[in-house]
Amino acid sequence: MVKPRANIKDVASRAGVHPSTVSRVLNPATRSMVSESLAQKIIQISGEMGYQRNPLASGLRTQKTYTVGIVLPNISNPVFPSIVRSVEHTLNAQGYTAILADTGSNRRNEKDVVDNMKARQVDGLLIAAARRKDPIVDECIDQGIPLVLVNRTVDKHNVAAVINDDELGIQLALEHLTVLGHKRIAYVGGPQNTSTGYVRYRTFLKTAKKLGLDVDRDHIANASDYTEPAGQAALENILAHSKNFTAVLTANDLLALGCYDAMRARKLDCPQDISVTGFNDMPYVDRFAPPLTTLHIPVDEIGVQAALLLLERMAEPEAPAKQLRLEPRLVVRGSTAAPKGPEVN
Amino acid sequence: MVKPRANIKDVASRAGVHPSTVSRVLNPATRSMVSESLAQKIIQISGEMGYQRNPLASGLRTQKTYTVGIVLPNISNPVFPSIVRSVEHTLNAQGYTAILADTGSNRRNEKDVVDNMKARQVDGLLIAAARRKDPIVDECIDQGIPLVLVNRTVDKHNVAAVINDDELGIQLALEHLTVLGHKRIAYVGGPQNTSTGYVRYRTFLKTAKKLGLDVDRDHIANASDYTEPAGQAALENILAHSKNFTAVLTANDLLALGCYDAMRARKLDCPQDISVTGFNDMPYVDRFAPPLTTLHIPVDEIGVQAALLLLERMAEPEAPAKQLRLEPRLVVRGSTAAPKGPEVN
DNA sequence: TGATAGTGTGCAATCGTTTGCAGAGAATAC
DNA sequence: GTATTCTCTGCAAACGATTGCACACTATCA
Repeated sequence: MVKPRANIKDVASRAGVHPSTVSRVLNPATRSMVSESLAQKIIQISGEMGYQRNPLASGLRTQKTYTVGIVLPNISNPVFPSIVRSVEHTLNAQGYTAILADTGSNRRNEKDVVDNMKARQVDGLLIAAARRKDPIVDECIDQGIPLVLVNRTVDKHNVAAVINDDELGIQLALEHLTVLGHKRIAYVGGPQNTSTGYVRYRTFLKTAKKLGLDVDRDHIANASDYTEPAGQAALENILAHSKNFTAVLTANDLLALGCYDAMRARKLDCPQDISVTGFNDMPYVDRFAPPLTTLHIPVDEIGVQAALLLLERMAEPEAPAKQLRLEPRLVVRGSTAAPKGPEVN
Repeated sequence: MVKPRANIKDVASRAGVHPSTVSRVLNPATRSMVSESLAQKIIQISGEMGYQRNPLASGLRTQKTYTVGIVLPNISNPVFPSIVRSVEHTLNAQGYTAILADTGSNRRNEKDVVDNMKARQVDGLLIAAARRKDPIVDECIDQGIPLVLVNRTVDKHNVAAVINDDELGIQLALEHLTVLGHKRIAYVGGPQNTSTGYVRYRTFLKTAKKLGLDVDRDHIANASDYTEPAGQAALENILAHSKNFTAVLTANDLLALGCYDAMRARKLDCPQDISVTGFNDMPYVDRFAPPLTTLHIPVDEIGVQAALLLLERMAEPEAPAKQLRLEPRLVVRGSTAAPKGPEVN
């Protein structure tokens, strides 16, 4: 019933050497300190005994745990699993193990979760749940914990992050709609305390202006959260005031789905009555009724790059923080079409 | 740049006591050994200093890390995130932290991942990637590591698990189709080395027989994997031999989606030409074209129960292994309809 | 008053590794 | 042949917590 794993002392005594010698052999950095023949012998024996270093003991001594924390706002948002997977694989390949926490977008929880990870002496942190002003992020930076933000960033500019080019994305979507002939376009945005929510909203306003569209404040609603119910509520809000628009641009696929729901409730057809665009191209939106026109983001790439960036920062914590901004790509599907009515032909 | 977290010695010296006393106060089990007044003082001071126990040191000494490993075959399968979330929340509430690994259904990888978790001395393991004969599971049991299987189980019966009542699910689906009037029903199953794939397949055969359907071997294909491409390939395989069926029952939503694809490629309409049923009711299948008729499984409940069961096993590793079998519920949506053609009216 | 039991705290070893330092021995230089 | 340098390995002290044991002190009883 017991399971006494072989430890370094066992290997040492079997090899007739001191544990420190075994330690040196098994550690690439100190490997050269011991004679080749002895090293071979020790490696042989340690292999036979199935020795594996005890990460707890090792971490206690070296302050390096080969563990990183991944903090997600909500793992049920379908963009995250793919990101998590590529992060995890990339880190694994370098010997790191991931601790996962889903905060449920709850601030208190988030603090606890990060504190726990710190207590466990993670070597680095990957946060996908950042707010524009985020005391937790600040604290990590103060304490010098290697940190990479994913998907969302903070207002401060000196934080490493892998994000999307949100401006480009919104521009592409808006141009697409105007090219189709839409003139009166509504906007359903995300929470303004997130960088994505904020930037996408600002960019919508700016680009609409540049394209000469007149933006009606009644046609704009920022949802409190990136969820379907919040998206539905936002569009219902808009529809309650006015139906004088032919398309709605949303800041996120889940919000777009919420718009589908709001429209269905009012028996409005998409795209016949109103075109809808999303953001993220999360899995399966191509199968929806109608298939969602949206901005594709390279989730695997995001994960890999974020992991690599974190590895970089863990290696050189003092290096200046890089930000990677990946380009989204417009994917046109069935949820957008030319507006019907007088202005069409 | 350094971040010297207060340790137990710091607290002790500030309180003018020995570290062991602090340890006893902070440990519920030994709390009563020290006088109430002193205990209060120590708690006060430790709070002021923001002391947090170092889990590495503590774990090294006690062999308890308050860490559990979660092993997934593929986190991109949309049923898993919800399960992971509820597992994580439930364990968190009891002070446990989850380390996550996605094996990509790769056996070699799986072994490494589990070995790594063992080396990190997880207190328990939650495996959603089990095969019917699984040496890794066997090994864990031999070594006495508390273990709970999720979703899939192994052929051996003495392993703790939280699974679905697969038999009931398949029966419900098949009855639904026959009630609609289908007589010739195809089956697209999952990998036979998984308990779900095997049981669902056997149950399909058994139930079809009981219902008096004649089962044509040409109308049955078990996919190599629970993925859309595998499902598509399976149905294409069947269609290549015969089109003489009006419905296809699948062992999994992703396989069902693959069937949608195969049908689209052949310009067959669902449900007009062929009805399709899935299994899992993963997120968003209600939004597909057509919305998928499938078996709903209580993912949150599965996660919570699995976590609780694991907590139980960690508390009493020697107790007999319980198996929980949760009931799926048929959700009828747009992918099933009465068969058209002569037998209808 | 003295033996006895009970209560609360400190001591020191331990968990498994790592690493600065010391020293044995071999190799090189003079 | 001795001094000097190198190369290799061992020693022992950490890392931060836990815990069996010992012991000082107080309370109880005869």
